[in-house]
Amino acid sequence: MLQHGWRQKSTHGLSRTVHAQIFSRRWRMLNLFAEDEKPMPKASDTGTFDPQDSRNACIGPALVTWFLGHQRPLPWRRHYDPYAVWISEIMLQQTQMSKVVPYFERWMKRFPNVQAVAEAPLDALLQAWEGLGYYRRVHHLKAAAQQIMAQHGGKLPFDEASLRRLPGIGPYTAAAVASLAFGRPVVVLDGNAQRVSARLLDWPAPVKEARSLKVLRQALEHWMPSGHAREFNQAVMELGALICTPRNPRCVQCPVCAWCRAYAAKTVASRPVMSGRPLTEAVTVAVGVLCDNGKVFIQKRPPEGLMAGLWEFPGGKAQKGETPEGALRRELAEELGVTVSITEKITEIRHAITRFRLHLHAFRCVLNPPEQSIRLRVATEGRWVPVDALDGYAFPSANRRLIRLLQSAGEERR
DNA sequence: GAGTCGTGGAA
DNA sequence: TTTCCAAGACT
Repeated sequence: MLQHGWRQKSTHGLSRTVHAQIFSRRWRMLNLFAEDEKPMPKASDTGTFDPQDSRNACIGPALVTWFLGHQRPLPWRRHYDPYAVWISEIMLQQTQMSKVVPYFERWMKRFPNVQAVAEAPLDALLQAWEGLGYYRRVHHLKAAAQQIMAQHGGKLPFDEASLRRLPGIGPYTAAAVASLAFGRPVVVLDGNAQRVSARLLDWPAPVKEARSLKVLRQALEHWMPSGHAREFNQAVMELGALICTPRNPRCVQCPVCAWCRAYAAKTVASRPVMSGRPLTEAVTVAVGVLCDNGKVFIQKRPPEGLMAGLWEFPGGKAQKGETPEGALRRELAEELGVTVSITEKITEIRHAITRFRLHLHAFRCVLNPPEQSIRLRVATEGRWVPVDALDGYAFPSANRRLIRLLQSAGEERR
């Protein structure tokens, strides 16, 4: 149960003396800096961050205090082991907490350290990742692990710049690992931090613009109590995930709503200002379950691009005016160099991926004539596999749904 | 700066 | 049913 931590406690978790030191020092620094600049305009007029605003003093300590009392118990929050923090942050990229936790537990059991990732076959890593999406993260993870073994003696580097050089670690993840695992005084600026800070400032411009990000970062840096980067950064993100949500934020439970400009201006619902999203597109796809002697044919996708390195059933998009059956025949001729007979419509599956809404038509089919050799055109590898053995390969989510159907149909037959 | 790259829960 | 979008990185 979430509560009003800051209202119930008469003092913060940090002492008032510490607060006074923190903020007097920060203000002095900002004042010194400001002497060379033009006078700071009022934030409400121009949409700039005003470090002199009295509301700033309370925000950081209130967030940290709230986090210490309301944080969710997560596996990597026990010891903040750098390897565990790294893995969790990669998994959490564009992926919700509830989905990540079970994957994280399984991953840590199977790959307990950097060396295990560096030495594992890519297929094993992809299988552990199946269903999480953004599979390029796995390729980067393995490359980064090998780099850490070679250049850092198997230990994560502790400074932002070194972390940033590792594949798959960008500005956010470098700051997250540096602050959460190593206590470095850097702010994270993920989607949560952008939303929370944009609301606290009632920021009127699109948050993704470079100009906005610069100001939001400046505000967060000002709010962060020195020596508490780990707690502050997680507090901002935890608040964004639990309270300051994109839709229907729970302002009555928010520990900083007293100092929130959007709340005061009743503009919370229209903050942050988001730029337009790309339009979605409907696509019809034909998928072939090519059967021969109790086995089915699967192929491995190229190491770059969509679903890189995952296995799949052959098939592809239907062109305009083309039936799913026609598309399947054409695709199998193009991808495998064979002609087939379609023996059965298995199912239809609707599935969304990136900006496409897929309508998959799955067919059972056989080679006709039977004696043909498959020549792969796009895939890097092809195999004939018993349906029950498909669990040993990493498939995209829609393919996996089809496999479950095949397996349950096979069981009924027995 | 704008596209690409997954998935599924929530409204 | 459709739309939104989550602890981003890379090109």
